[in-house]
Amino acid sequence: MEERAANISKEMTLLKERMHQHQYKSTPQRDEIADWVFRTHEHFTVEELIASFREKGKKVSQATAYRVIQMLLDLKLIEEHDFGKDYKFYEHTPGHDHHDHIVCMDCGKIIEFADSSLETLKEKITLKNGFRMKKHHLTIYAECTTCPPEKRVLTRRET
Amino acid sequence: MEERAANISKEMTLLKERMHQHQYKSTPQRDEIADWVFRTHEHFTVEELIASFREKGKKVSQATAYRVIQMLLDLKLIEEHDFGKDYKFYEHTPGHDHHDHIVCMDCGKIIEFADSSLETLKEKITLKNGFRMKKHHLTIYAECTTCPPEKRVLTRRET
DNA sequence: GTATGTGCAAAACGTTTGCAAGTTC
DNA sequence: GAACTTGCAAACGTTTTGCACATAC
Repeated sequence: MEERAANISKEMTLLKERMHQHQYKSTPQRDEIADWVFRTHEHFTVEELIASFREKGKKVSQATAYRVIQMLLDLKLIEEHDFGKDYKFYEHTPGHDHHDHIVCMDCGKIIEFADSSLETLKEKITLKNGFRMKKHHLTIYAECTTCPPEKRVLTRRET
Repeated sequence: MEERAANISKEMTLLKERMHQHQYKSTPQRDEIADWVFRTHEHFTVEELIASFREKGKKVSQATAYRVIQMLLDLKLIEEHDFGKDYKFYEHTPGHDHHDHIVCMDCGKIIEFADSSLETLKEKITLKNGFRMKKHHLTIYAECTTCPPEKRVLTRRET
């Protein structure tokens, strides 16, 4: 929607680098899907990705969509989330540090937060239990006290 | 396996009360599945539940197993977890306070922990963001520093 | 006796895969 | 041109459902 060409370029450059490192060939489908992913500042599902292309009149086969998502996961350019729905949510990682999520049980709104004391505590607890932490997902299911004055159902970040 | 009749009775009594409150009829299938669930002190899948009955020579149809699990969720006697596998894990709640999980990425071991400062912090963060917390799942994916000297793959609690 | 629960087999769901044709390097 | 990627349709594994029969209250 908005003009953010410079920013996208940086992410696309990163994509190219990592694809090359991991010996993935460059194809129009991969580029277009990755570009959409980097431009999308909400948590999205593969179904939404496919629908978005269909609306624009572009064709992406389901198989390719899922395969490119797998590639982006492998390249650590996106993260996968399970918010208790029957499908998975994804979000791109370049330019975004670790954060956790609050999911509104009424309107489905997803908000992100980062808290350093929380991260310290997670690390401490993991070590105390004899583990080395690799990744961690905290999801808080809640009700927004102001729900539903706003219609935005997927809200990711302010940018 | 062990004798814990007194304990089970208490949980089965709770089951009967809640089934009555919610107008669920009492059936042998429901009782037997609930009994198994209360006796199972690991995180289990529906597939494991069915297999366990099959091994004992008892028959539980898949449809009934899934339906009873839905009932137990409705009665808030079990909790559902997604640990990144393609099937869901369940655990019974009576007698167990809220806790979070550490999943070993090497051996699959699942351990539980409870930390009051963590709970306080979650609550504080949720409020600060304008939400009322309903439920919350923190899962830490890690490697056990002592993995794998022990063979236990599913370890839930010490009882 | 009526509403509800069960079991079977079939459907549904999101996701993955085999394969022939097309593309990249 | 050898290896990889695509698209289709079919397969997948888990979970749900339609329906006829059985059971609970």
